[in-house]
Amino acid sequence: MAVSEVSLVERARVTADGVTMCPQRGALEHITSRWGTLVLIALLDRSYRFGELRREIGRVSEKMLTQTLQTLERDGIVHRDAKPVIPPHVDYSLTPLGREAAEQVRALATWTAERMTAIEKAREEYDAAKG
Amino acid sequence: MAVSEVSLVERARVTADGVTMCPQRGALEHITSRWGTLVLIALLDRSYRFGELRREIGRVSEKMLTQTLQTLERDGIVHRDAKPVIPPHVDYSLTPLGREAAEQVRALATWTAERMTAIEKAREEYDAAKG
DNA sequence: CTGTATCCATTTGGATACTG
DNA sequence: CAGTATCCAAATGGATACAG
Repeated sequence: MAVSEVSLVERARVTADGVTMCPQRGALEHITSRWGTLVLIALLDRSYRFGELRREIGRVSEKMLTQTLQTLERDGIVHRDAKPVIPPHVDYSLTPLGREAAEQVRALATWTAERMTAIEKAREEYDAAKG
Repeated sequence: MAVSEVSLVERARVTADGVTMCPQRGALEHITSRWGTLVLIALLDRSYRFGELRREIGRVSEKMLTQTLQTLERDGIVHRDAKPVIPPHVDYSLTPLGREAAEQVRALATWTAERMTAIEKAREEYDAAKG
């Protein structure tokens, strides 16, 4: 039995085009996605407005930030609070569920930062050995 | 200052085409990549040979598995042991560094599996509210 | 058996313009 | 301000064939 069916406890679904997919692979990928990780880490501090978050993360297009936030909102990770004023004012924050995820993501990011010296050393050795 | 410059302690580098990149974003993305997560979780159990790992993970092309393994090897996460026999026999395993990473990834995957009910409920509500 | 090389489909991502 | 829509470029991923 494959890893995706054991450790991730696959509950297979057959989609329209007959391809098998498991829903938690999706959720995990949303959380660990390129912008997902940065959004979660940012929101761990406080809530952010859309443009604010965009500046905070840096170099993310409106499109990608919108998409990331919508996906995480759909998964119940991020809470969206749109105030009915003009001009629009929308606050994004973590749900309790999201906070749990974000803390783990931050732990992984912190781990990576701490091990960066070792990782770069490994890369140099690999490249030197003409990898 | 942006998230990518705080929590991930950005140490900016300017690449050939003038784009700024930080090396740990790279490392983190290798670890949390689509196939990276599955490889790490599998290797947490025991070492695997190439084809064995491919069957274990399921539905991964040779190209992607090769690429994933090489990247993780370069980062010092995965150890590659090629025995000089014919036919070739190559074992992949986790380095001590890799084991640390893999355990965190597994924790995140386990968390996702445990919260899957809540996540799917959130998705249904979101979709029902015509998201 | 363990890869590499190539080609092609799909996906992702960004720039821009526009709406409520 | 907070998005949506569109178009296009680039990266990703898979299938296949082939090499050591």
